[in-house]
Formats: sequence, C-alpha cells, structure tokens
Amino acid sequence: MQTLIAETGSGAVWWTRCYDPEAVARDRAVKAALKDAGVDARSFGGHLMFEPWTVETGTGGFYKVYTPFWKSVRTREVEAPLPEPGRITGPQTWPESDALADWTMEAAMRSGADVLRGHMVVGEQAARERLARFIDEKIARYDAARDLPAVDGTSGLSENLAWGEISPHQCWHAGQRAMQEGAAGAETFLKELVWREFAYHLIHHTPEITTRCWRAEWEGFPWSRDGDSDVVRLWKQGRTGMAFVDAAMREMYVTGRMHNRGRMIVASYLTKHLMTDWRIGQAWFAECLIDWDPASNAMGWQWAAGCGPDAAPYFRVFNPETQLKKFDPKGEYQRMWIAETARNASSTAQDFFRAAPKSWRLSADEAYPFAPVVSAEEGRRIALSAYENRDF
DNA sequence: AGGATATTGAG
DNA sequence: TCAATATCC
Repeated sequence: MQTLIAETGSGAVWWTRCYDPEAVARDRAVKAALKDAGVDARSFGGHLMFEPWTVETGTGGFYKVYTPFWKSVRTREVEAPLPEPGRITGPQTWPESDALADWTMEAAMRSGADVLRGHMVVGEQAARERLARFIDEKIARYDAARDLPAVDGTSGLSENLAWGEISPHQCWHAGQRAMQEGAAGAETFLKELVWREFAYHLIHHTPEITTRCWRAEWEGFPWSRDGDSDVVRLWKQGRTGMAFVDAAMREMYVTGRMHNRGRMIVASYLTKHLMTDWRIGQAWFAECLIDWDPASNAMGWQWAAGCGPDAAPYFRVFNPETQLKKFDPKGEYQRMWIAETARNASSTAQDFFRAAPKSWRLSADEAYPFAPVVSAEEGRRIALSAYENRDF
C-alpha cells in the first residue's frame, strides 16, 4: 500500500462503498493506511439507493421483514443518475504494474470457462441495452413471465448490478417511468430492486448473516455439514434425478446464472430433501454464479433454509415435481438443460457436458438417473420429521 | 415466494 | 364431482 501511494503520488483516493463484512474490513484497513500516509481517502454510496443506516423502523431499529421495509422506502426520492462524464484523463505516467495475464486467474477458475464465456454478455453498454429491452419488451408481462424458467421474462440485470455495470438508480428511474406509463409489471420490478436493497440492509445491520444462522437456534438443526457427501456431489453435478433441480444446477454451471425459481427449488431440495447445511449450497453458488452477490445470497439461502429473517417457514417444502408441472408445463426448461432425456438434445443441454470437469466423468450418452436420489415424498417426510423433532 | 389433506358448498 | 377454502405441517 505504501509503495502504491508513493508510486502514484496520489493526493486522493475515492471509491464506491461496499457493505459485506469482508469488503468492509478490507476497505477500512485501506482507508486507515491511506489516511496515515496523508492521502485524502473517501468512500461514497452508489451501489445502493438507500444507505442501510438511513432506513429505520418507527422505534429506531432496522427492518427484519421485507414488506414494512418496502413501505418505508417506496415513496423515497431516488437520486437521478448523473450523465456520464465526457472524458476522464488518466495520469501522465502510469506506475509500474503486473500484467493482468501474469496473474493466470483463469487457471484458478472452475472448469467450463470457455463455455461460460460463450453465454456471457458483459459491460456497461450491454447492461444499458438489457435494461432498455426489458422496459420496452418484457416489463408488461413481467408479473407472470418472471416465474417461468423457460421464458426469457426477467430483467437479467442481477449480474450487471452485482458488478456495477449499471446502478440500481438507473433501473429504478426506468422502472418508475414505466409505472407512470402504466406498464403492468413495473411495480413488481421496483419491488425486486428493493429486495436487493433489503438484503444489503440486513447484511449491514447483521453482518454475521453471511456465515451464521440469523436465527441462532438453527445452528442446532441436524443438517449434514459434509460438503463432500454423495448427495452433495450429485446436487452440484446436476445428477439428483430430480429434473427441475438438475436442470437448474446445469443452467448455473453453463451460464453462471440460474432462474430465480430454480434457485428456490435447488436450495429447498438441498436443505430439506438432502438435509444439508445451507452454507454448503451458498459456497457452491459463490463459485458458480457470475451474478454472485454476498447480501442477496446470504438472505436467499437463509430464506430457503428457514433460518433467516423473514424466511419461509421451514415446513414450506417445495415439491420439485409439482413445481415443474406448474412452472414448466410443456417441459421446455427440462429440454433446455437435460440432454439425456431428449432425442435431439438442445445445444445448451449439450453445453453442460462440454463445461463439466473431466473428473465428474459425465457423458450425455448415459441414461439420465430417472430415480431421484431422494424422492419428493421421501424428502418431505425427512424434512418435516427433522423439524418436528428439533430441540428448540 | 408451498404442499397435503380435510371440509364446504355450488351445481 | 370438484374447485374454493381452511388448516396443519
């Protein structure tokens, strides 16, 4: 750090604030070191519309339930995005630096990077176009279409928001305009943006949400903590035999994304049918997702596992078969991601076998495991009996 | 943002 | 008979 400051000769370092505990600790150390060196170090909001400490309940606490949080922020004025600067001048001489390629970061990445790259659309320009297309073509049908995993009915902006390629403010203002024009799904879209804010509200006020059950008594729940168990391996590899689960896990491995309905299903299946600790799933999501977000994932996993704030009650067990009939009635999502059951497998389904590590020893020619490792009914029984026998 | 089963009540 | 509703998990 001292070297960096000396070499840049920087008088000031300003940056956009982070909120998850690891980044907060890092940035706090950086800020202290910079200030010690006499540098003007400042962080600013930008990642969120509502700074977590500015939203308070009537009694001065923080919100633990989404709906009141939504009610308290929905009428707030959200700062309009500034126009992009015309030109930013760089330093006249750049400090000596490593070449990025020398860090060989791709070598440390999971298998399938080339396949993943073929499915990615990155950058600010792409993010703006994605938002515009969502507002123009999709928002009117968002309410129903967003629940169907085979339909391109969501905004798809999570990865752009995660990487700062677009700001929530830009999304909010576009959504507000759509709402004023009477677009049907606009308010739902705004609510989804606020779910993201709520997750950051929670991670700020209870940073342990990323590692500990938010309801502490759930630490005593008899989940398996074995991340190398056979069932965890099958779950990660999309080979549980439960079509919705496998399709969603493969979608994630191939594209780095997973439809929201899939996320709820696979998380429910892991934590309930497979009785496995939510943190094992959270870690795998962190490895696989290109839209990885520490706040949304901590909240989401704890929601699914039943141990979080405003969580789904544990006894709400998703039936992956019922869900498939309901949200993928024509089997399109299944065909999109599972090659073994299709006569002419889709290219996306085949991509999974190109992306998967050799060590998984998968082949599209093998029979799909038609018998699920844990059936819908058996999983429900396992989960509910564990819940009824809990000692808290 | 559930599911399973029992109950109700219109037809 | 069956869809809407209620209730429990």
